[in-house]
Amino acid sequence: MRFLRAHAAVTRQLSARLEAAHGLTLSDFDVLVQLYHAPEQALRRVDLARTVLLTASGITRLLDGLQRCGWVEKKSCSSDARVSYAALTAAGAKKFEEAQATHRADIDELFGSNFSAAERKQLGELLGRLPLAETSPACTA
Amino acid sequence: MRFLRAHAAVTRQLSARLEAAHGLTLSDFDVLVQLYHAPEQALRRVDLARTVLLTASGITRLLDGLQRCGWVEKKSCSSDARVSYAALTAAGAKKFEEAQATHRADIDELFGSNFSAAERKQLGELLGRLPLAETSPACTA
DNA sequence: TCTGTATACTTGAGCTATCAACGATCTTAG
DNA sequence: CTAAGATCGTTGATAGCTCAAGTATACAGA
Repeated sequence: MRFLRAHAAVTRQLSARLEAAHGLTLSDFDVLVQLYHAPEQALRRVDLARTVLLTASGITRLLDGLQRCGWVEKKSCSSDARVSYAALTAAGAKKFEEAQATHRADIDELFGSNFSAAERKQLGELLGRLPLAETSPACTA
Repeated sequence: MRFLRAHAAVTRQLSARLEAAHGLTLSDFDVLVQLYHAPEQALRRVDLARTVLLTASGITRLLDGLQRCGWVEKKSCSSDARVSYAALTAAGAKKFEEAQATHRADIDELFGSNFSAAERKQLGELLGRLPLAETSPACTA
């Protein structure tokens, strides 16, 4: 119960602020994070889906939006015509850096004020132990 | 990050099973929990919205479904014509008891196998400290 | 009493994500 | 080489929720 409540409250907060400040969804931001830290700042759409825990179709539509904004572009793969990469543009990288700053602050405000460093660590460790994508549809392998 | 990932994975799991076994959403279940334990097994729609962290309109639509299934019925308030109560029917209470059994098992499987009792307690305590509905739209008071 | 404001709930439009079904491409076995 | 099967991605239909706006009721003050 607490887990669900906590999530509902936290995501509502964070996504509202992210939305207000930068016009981004939490999912949008999540995708930008992944791309930003990926080699070449590009990822296959399937892999992206797996890591942000969305469906393939979810990714398609989410990227549609980011592409329209010019933050991400689609690149094809020379060795496999099925795959296409989502690559961060310069504008996208810049956008992410801006958003990251305020988002971090939002997170600090929410978590930092309620937990000590040790507690944050503990919380992270515990949550990390959950069976993540084990049987999620994103991981049918 | 871990928090968001953990939530996505956990809710996906739990709601899939709840859906498969009983045709219930996690939110549906959440509402049934609240009603089941409420005095008279009835609650005002507004209060229900507040406790399950949904909007008023969300509750209206969710209850529509539960009412169609005959698990909840609408009751008016004699002292204030604006309010209506959502009241659990006998069928609804039965449905909840059935669902609760398997849902508990699902939760135990997910959490019990990854955490000791002490860790579960610790996790609950930490999550409970988050600023819940503080500024959520459900709590404009 | 009448007027303004707050509260309870519903409805219409829109968003995000899902599932199911599809076309396209790669891979492997015969 | 071809047929079978897997994988990548998109699209149509749909679910669940939100916000904004609207209706109805309650209540407090001039």
